[in-house]
Amino acid sequence: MANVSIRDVARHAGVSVGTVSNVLNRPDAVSAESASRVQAAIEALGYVRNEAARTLRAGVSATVGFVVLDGQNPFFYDVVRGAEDEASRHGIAILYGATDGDVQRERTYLDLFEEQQVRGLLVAPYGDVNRRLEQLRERGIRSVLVDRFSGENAFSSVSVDNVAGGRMAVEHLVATGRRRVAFVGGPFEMRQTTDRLAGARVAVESADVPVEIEVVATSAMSVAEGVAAGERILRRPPGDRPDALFAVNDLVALGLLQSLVSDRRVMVPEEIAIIGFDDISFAAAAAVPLSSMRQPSRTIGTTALRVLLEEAADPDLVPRQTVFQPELVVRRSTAVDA
Amino acid sequence: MANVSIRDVARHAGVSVGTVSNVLNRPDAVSAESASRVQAAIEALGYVRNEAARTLRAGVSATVGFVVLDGQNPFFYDVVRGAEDEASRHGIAILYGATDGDVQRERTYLDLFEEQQVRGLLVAPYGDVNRRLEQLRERGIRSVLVDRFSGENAFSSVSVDNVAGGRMAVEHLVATGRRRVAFVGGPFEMRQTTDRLAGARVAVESADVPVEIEVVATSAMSVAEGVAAGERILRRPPGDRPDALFAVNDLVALGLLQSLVSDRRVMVPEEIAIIGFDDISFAAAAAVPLSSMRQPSRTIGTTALRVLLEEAADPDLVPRQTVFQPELVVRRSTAVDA
DNA sequence: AACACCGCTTGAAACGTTTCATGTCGTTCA
DNA sequence: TGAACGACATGAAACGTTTCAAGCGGTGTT
Repeated sequence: MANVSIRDVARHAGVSVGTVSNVLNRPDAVSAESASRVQAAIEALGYVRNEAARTLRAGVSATVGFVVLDGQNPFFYDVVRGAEDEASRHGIAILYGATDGDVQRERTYLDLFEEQQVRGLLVAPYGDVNRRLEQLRERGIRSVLVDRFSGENAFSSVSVDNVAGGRMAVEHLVATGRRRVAFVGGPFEMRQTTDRLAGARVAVESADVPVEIEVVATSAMSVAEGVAAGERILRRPPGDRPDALFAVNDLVALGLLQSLVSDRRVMVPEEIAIIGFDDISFAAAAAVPLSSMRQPSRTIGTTALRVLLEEAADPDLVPRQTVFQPELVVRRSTAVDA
Repeated sequence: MANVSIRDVARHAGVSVGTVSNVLNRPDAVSAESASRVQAAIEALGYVRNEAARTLRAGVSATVGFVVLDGQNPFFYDVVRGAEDEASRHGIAILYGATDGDVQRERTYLDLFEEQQVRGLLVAPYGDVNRRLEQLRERGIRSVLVDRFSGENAFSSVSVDNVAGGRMAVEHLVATGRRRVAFVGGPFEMRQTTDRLAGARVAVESADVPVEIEVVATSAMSVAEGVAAGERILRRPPGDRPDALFAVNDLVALGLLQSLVSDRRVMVPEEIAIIGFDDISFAAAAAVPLSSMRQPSRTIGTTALRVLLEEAADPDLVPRQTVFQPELVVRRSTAVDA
């Protein structure tokens, strides 16, 4: 229960509090003699820095808030993990909040984090939080959007080129002989959905051969929705089914896969090929290992945090959009000869 | 950039700072008249409480640290989510740190969280952190162990009865006709592993029929290790293989499943049944839906947080161990007639 | 010899909150 | 009428840190 302050350390070392603070924060402004005495005192007393006082004085804390839309998607765990890596390199802790699409919850977290004087926010948004984020910026709290391109250049963002990803996915399907593609995903309010579909359409239109594309809409990006979509497709007569499915993300793709292969109703990839998006670790672990468009998830996290810290340090920096290219990972679910 | 303080609010409302503070913290000690004037001023100025100052004054912050061992396991996301639910009910934010088995990292987070004056710690530990946690308790920071029973009654803990879970899993396998069971898991330094195996042994010994049990050790609880273990089993001649696998958790089980069913080498469950532990959402979504021992993961999270807050509020409370019972969830991977 | 400068130390002020002893009314009761 | 009390309001003190103007020797320059 011993709460040791900088003052106690100073007394024990026979120096002033200013000197102790300098040892901690600007070691070169202090003599070696003082430094070692202070260090010894710190050891002896078990001094631990009080971040609250430091924050109060500085007006900003050593924390960053991370508001995650979809706490069920392993993709975001990797992003968070990447952010953590970079954060701990700077002695910064992460305040974590999963909203699972609950707009009220999203607001609650933003309020909470503002009170905590966070240095900035990483936001993988669901609802339209732009207004609130703008308000926060006026009050000195910067935000970086994660996994969502910020069109209006209002905020920095770190994301992947979803249009290119959609194009590459469908190009791959076409190159492996598929001619009837279905895009499975939703909701269409989400930019990820529309961008990936737009890319798919580009691939279809620029193909050398005639390719059909249809849309099978889901109301969420979840395994359950994938299963439901799969059942709907299976209800159609075999001749009327697509020969390839491009899912908006891996959760949906895994759901599709499960419904197609269960009871051996459809051979994957022989009859229907499936490709997903994100390349979460479970994609490789599926019964039929899943082809996917890999996002550099961890890098997205580290980059987002780095951008955020840079902007927090220099408020004059203009927002910048960082866009990574996705990478095609081919596995059994789209194997050409299987 | 307007940083509005309680003082500004007081001036604007024509009252003292003490009154403003009272409006915020003990509304009944203040006249309706003052209260409404203060509320109006808060609205007008856009006042946001400064948690740092509050923390400095109180000596403890409105945050709780959550140190998670295995950031790859979806099980923990649910636990975290449960903790979040309870936390936001109390206006508390969660500082999140995934260590992925890195002991150094575990230490770093504990240091960071101590500096943040967290109200307490939820710890799903890997290394032997007991000493450090004891030190923290002496300094007034309580910890609650999550997913790990604290034998020595040194700390409170919230976990599941792993022995019972192991027993129930193997009883189920025996009841569905299996006679050669392999326990697949590790490392054996982890209590989860040894407890679940111990339960499995109990089931074997108390069975009415002769049942064999063997151990296939893995070096981690990951999908990759599950795949590797599966390959090892497949290398044995068919007559020398177990007819049922009890995996230490679902990640390992999914790995086993993948290696067994890929290329149609083994029929699951006809030739070999598989059961996992945790019942993560991907268990149901596997190609052969996976039977599993369900943990009440979200409840574990909310309970752990509640226990932690109670202990933080009353330092005299003695540690208590909360143990939930796991629940058998039967799916195709152990179906009796398939 | 006078001066400027450098390296280092010092201690007070300030950050925004909560708490608490003190004060000021107005009401009730004897 | 005076005393006692209750309901609020007040403002200073304290929490632990960082910063910064000021000070102090000692060294180098002119």
